[in-house]
Amino acid sequence: MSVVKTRSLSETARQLHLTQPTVSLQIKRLQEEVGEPLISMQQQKLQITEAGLELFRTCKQVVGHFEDYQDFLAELRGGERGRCKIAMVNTAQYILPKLLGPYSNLHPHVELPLEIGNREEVLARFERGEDDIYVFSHPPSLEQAQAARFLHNPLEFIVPNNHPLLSLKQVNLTDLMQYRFLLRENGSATRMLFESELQSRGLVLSDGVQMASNEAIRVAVSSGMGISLLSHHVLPMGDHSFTKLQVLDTDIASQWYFVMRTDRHISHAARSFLKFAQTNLEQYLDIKWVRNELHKLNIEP
Amino acid sequence: MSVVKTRSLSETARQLHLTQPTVSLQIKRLQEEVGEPLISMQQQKLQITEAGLELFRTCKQVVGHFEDYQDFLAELRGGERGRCKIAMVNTAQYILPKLLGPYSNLHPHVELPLEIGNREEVLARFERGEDDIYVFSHPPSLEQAQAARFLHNPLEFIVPNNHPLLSLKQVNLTDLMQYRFLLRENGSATRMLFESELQSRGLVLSDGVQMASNEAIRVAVSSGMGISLLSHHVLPMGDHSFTKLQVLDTDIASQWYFVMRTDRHISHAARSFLKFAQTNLEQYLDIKWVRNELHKLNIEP
DNA sequence: GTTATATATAGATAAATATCTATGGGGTAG
DNA sequence: CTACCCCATAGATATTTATCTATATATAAC
Repeated sequence: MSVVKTRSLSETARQLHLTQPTVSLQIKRLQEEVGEPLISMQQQKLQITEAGLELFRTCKQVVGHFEDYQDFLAELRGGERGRCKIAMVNTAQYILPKLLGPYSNLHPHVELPLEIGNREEVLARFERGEDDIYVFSHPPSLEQAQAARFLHNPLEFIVPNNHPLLSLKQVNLTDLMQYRFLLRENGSATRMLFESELQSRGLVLSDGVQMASNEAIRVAVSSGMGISLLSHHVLPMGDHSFTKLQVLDTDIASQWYFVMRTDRHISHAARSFLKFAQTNLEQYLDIKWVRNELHKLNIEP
Repeated sequence: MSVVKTRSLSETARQLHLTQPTVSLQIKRLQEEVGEPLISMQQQKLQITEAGLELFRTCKQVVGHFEDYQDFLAELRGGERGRCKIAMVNTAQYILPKLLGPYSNLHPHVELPLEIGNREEVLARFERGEDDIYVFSHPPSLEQAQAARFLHNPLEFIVPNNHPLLSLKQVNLTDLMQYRFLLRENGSATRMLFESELQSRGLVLSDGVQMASNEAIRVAVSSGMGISLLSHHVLPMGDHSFTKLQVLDTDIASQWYFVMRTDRHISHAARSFLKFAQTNLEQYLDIKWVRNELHKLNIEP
C-alpha cells in the first residue's frame, strides 16, 4: 500500500520501520503469488503496473470492508445494534411493551424478538437457554438463574357486574369459595399463588374452570360465567363490563422479575436493554408499582 | 466459512481434512482476535452469533473482491485488458491507425496511448524504455532492440502541377538537383535515406528548405514552393493538387519496423496487439506493401 | 449405564513467515 | 571519479502459525 503512495521501496521501508531488503522481498513474493509484475523500474523511477494498481484498489476495498466490520462491532458493543431475545410469561405482555417501545425507538437497529408463553413454556426456554432475558413472576430457583425484581404485580378479584357479592357490606375470602372460579392452567403463576393462599388458609374451591388466557377469563367474567383473580396490569383501565371486588382479609400479590442465566454470555443488546430499564423504569411504568432492583443483576461487562 | 454452512466444528474438520481440535482452536483464536464470540452452543447445537454472521458476510465480500481481481488478471493475460503504449515516427501515423482501429474494436478494454514524434524523439523514448512498442523506419541497431519489418515504405517524388519537369519525356535524379527541395528536419528517416542516396551518387542539392511536418511539405509543394520526396503512405489517394513524378534511375524506399526492447517485460496487451498484427496485416493494410516478418519478434510468453 | 458424538484444552512439532545484516550492481550528482 | 542512493539477492534466525495426538467433558441415544 505504502509503496503505491511513495513510489519507493526504501522510503516505504523507512516509514514502516523496516529495512529495505524486507520490503523488496515482500514485493517480490507478492508478485510471485499474483503471477504478474506489480512494479517496474523506468528511468530509475519505480512505476506501478496495471496489475499492481488494480491490486491496490482491491486491497483498499478489502480494508474498507474490515473497517466496516469494526464499525459494526463498535455498534454492537455500544448496544446500538444486535439482538435481545426476551421470553415472558403471558401476563407480562401487557406491561413489558411499555418499556420495549421507548427502548426500540432509541435503538432502532436492535432486534427485539419476543416469545410469550405460559410459565411452563418459558421455564423450558430458560433451561435450554434459548433467550437473553426471561420475565417471570416466580423466578426459577436454580443456581444458573439470577433474578431481579422490577415491578409489583397485585392481583385483583373481579366479578360480573350485579354479582350477589357486590351487595355485601364487606367480603372475606371465604365468601368467594362457593362461586365458580375461572382459572388459568396449572402452573400459571397467578394460579399457583392463589392456590397456595387457599391451602394455607385451609380453603377449598367448590367449582373451578380452566381457561387458556387472561383475555378469555376477563370476557367470561364479564358475561357472568364466574369470578376470577387477575393481575392488576391485565385489566384495561376503562373497562366497566366487570367489577373489581375488595376482599378485606386478603392481599395477594406477586412480583415481576427479569431473569438471566449466569452461565451464558450476556449479549451487548441485552445489557443495553437492562441498563435502559434500570434507569427508566419509573418513567415508563406506573411508579406506584415499580420495584427497581435491577442493580442485583450483574450487567457490567 | 464452512462452519457457518455446516454449523458443526467436527463436520467442518472432516470436510477440510483437518482434525476437530484444529478447527476448534482456529475459531477460538478468531474470536480472540475479533474480541467477540462468533459462535455459541445452544441445546448442543452450534449457533452463529450476530458478530459471527456479519464477519461471514464481510469475508464473502472480501473473497469476492479477490475473485474479481483474478478475473482482471485473466483478462490482462488474455490481452483483453491493459495498456499498450506505442511510440511512432511521424510518417507512421498515416498507416498505423488502420491496424489500431480494428484492434481497438476487438479489445475495447485495452488502452492504446500513442506517442508521435520525429525519429530523434522516438529514439529517446526507446532508450528510456517509455513505451511497449516503437515504430521506426530505421530501427536502432542496439543490442536491446529487436525489430521486425511489417510494411514496405516507398518514397515518391512530388512536384507542383505544371512543373517544368513534367514536360520531360523521362527524368533522372540528376535533373531534380537544380530545384528547391523541401525536406523534413535532420534525422528524419526519409531525409536520411534521401541524403545517403545523393551522397552515394555524388549529387548535391542546390537549394533545400527544412519543414516540420509531412503535411506542411505536401501543401507547400502544391502551392509551388518546391519539390519533395514523401512516403507513398503519406499522400492522400484523391489529392490532385500536386503530381507524382516518375524518376527513372531511382527507387528509394524504406521499411517500417515494429521495435521492442529485449530487456523489458512485454505487456500482455502489447503481445496481444502484435499477434493481432501478425495475423491481420494483410487484411487491413494494402497487401501490395505488406512485408510480414513479425515472427522474428519473440512474442510468445 | 454404556456408547457414541460434539466440543474444549494441553502439549508437541514441523513449516512458513517476517525479519535482519551484509553485499553487489546500476545510475546520478557533485 | 567518487560518494551516494536505489533496488536486488543471499544467508541467518527468531517468531508465529498450522497442525497433530491425546485427553477431558458434556450431552444424546440406546
